[in-house]
Amino acid sequence: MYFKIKTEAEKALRKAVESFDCEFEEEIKMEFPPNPELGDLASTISFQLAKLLRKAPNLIAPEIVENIELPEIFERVEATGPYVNFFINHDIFAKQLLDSVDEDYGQLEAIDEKIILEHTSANPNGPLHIGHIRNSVIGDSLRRLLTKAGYNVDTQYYVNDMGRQLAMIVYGMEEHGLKLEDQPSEKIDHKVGELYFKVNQMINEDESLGEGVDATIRKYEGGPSELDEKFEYAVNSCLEGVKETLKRMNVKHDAFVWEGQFVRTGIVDNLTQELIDIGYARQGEVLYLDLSEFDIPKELVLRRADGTSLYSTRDIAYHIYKSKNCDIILDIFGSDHKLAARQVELALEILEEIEPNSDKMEVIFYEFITLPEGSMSTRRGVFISVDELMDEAVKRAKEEILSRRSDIDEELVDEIAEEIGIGAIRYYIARLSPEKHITFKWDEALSFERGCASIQYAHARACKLLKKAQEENNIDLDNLEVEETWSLNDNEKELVKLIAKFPSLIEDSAKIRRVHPIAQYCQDLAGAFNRFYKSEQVIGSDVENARLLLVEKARIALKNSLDILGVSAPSIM
RNA sequence: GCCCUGGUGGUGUAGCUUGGAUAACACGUGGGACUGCGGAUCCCAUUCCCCGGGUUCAAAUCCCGGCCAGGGCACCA
Repeated sequence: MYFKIKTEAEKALRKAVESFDCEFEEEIKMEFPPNPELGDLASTISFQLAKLLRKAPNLIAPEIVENIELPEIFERVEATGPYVNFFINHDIFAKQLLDSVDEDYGQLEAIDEKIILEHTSANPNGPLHIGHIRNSVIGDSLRRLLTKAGYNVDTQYYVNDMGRQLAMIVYGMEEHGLKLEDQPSEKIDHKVGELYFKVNQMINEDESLGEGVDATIRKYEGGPSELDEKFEYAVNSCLEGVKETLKRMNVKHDAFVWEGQFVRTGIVDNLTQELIDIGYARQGEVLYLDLSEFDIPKELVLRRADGTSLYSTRDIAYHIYKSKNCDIILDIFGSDHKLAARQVELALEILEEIEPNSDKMEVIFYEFITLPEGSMSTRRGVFISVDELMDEAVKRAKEEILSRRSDIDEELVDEIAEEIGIGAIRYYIARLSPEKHITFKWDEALSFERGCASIQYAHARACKLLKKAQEENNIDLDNLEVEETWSLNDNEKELVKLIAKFPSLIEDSAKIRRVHPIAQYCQDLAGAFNRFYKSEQVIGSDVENARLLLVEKARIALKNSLDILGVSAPSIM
């Protein structure tokens, strides 16, 4: 609805400006006024015109107002200083809004662009920890946001099945008799992590063992051998656990892409050869890529001295593959990957897979989540796993529910606790912009006070009210006529405006590839709903239909915005 | 050392791309409301743009120089 209002205001402004003697071609700037007394939509067009007309902005604004033909959706337009403020005719606006919101609200028109979104891609050498989960939450929320914005999104998890870390695990199993089933944890990915930790300890104590790992890598890359199924077994075991964790977090991937295929199919060799042919790859002690002309003084090693492949080279191959299959490559990486990502992008340019300086490859970098005592490490066995985090979150949520209600049965309590616990985690991460460093603290991450739970609560309240109207008063929500007498009060206006904002919020957030504005929106919307709910009687009021519809549409907006964050909206809690 | 991020009330953040009205949200703290549709509610108070220059009619926002914190600069991923 805001799209429409904005366009109408812009059109009217442009027409008004036509009567002035100047050529005004720029995009008209619009913004939201700081408070309702200054209207619902404002334009700073006077500032833009000031230079052209050689006139003070606060003199231009009244002239525009005088010349403007006001569209019906506005009640009036005023000049306040240099600003041109539009006031919505809320009675008309609200009715149009209530008509336009359906279950699909917020879904924008399809855009003919395919995005391959890579996220999580954690090494399969142990369970996901709370550092990885920031990647998943950002990635999965973005998947939901971009889909809602009309893009065709394909999400992929890049599986590092060929790295040194995996080789260490296989080496430990093959040469030192370590077995997954001997590890103490219950869950399979945790067992993998424990085994990996042990191999690390062994190598720390006796560095000569590293030679065995090298041999394992050489053999695995050398061609089909009995090692293949060992690697597959290790990777699949870990992935099995990781997938369980992701599922519980409401994170969905369309595909798991194994890096090994890029080596086996010869793509890595081909691209390496091509880089040599073009002249960017040089042979020193090892084969490396010279990127100094791009202001990267550090050479990128393409192959180990023993001929085996490296992560960076395989990643270039993967990105070539992605590039061939989509319009936009979108990666979610930790900020420690900044240099590597830039190198991959340059390699793609050199290989003419993407245009120089194109924006086909986009990377969202996020800063780390650290523990108060320092950074996490699978290798050192220092981390908080996502499984632990979820268990604790759900446990706390359950206690919270039990302390408030004794009237619902255990099974339902567990179900709701799950929704609240997982929601709290996702919300805690999604609400922050990615470049913000987080020091993890249990109480902050799992706070139910005014966090995600209060948003879910607003939704549950709406559901309860609607249910009551339907069951006790036999009201059919689908056939309600808004009363002619309905004239909106401030709480209603605020709620209507927020609901109306949703589609343009999706468009804007999708454009900047950020999900945290959605989190803020959820909170604002819940707040507006709670204020409305507190001050206005719905059932039994003389504008009952209008208000019931408003509750229903607020409920949808709340549910759909939470959905973008991967947070479920319980109807009872 | 070089490069990349961040620095906004007591705390955690949004706003910075594209400069514009009284800097937004939540927590905390202190007061208060409500016997109605669920109190995980609502209202009021409280307190902020790291420092120094510059550009501009106008700077949290742009530019330069500092300071502090995190990350990167592997034949790891």
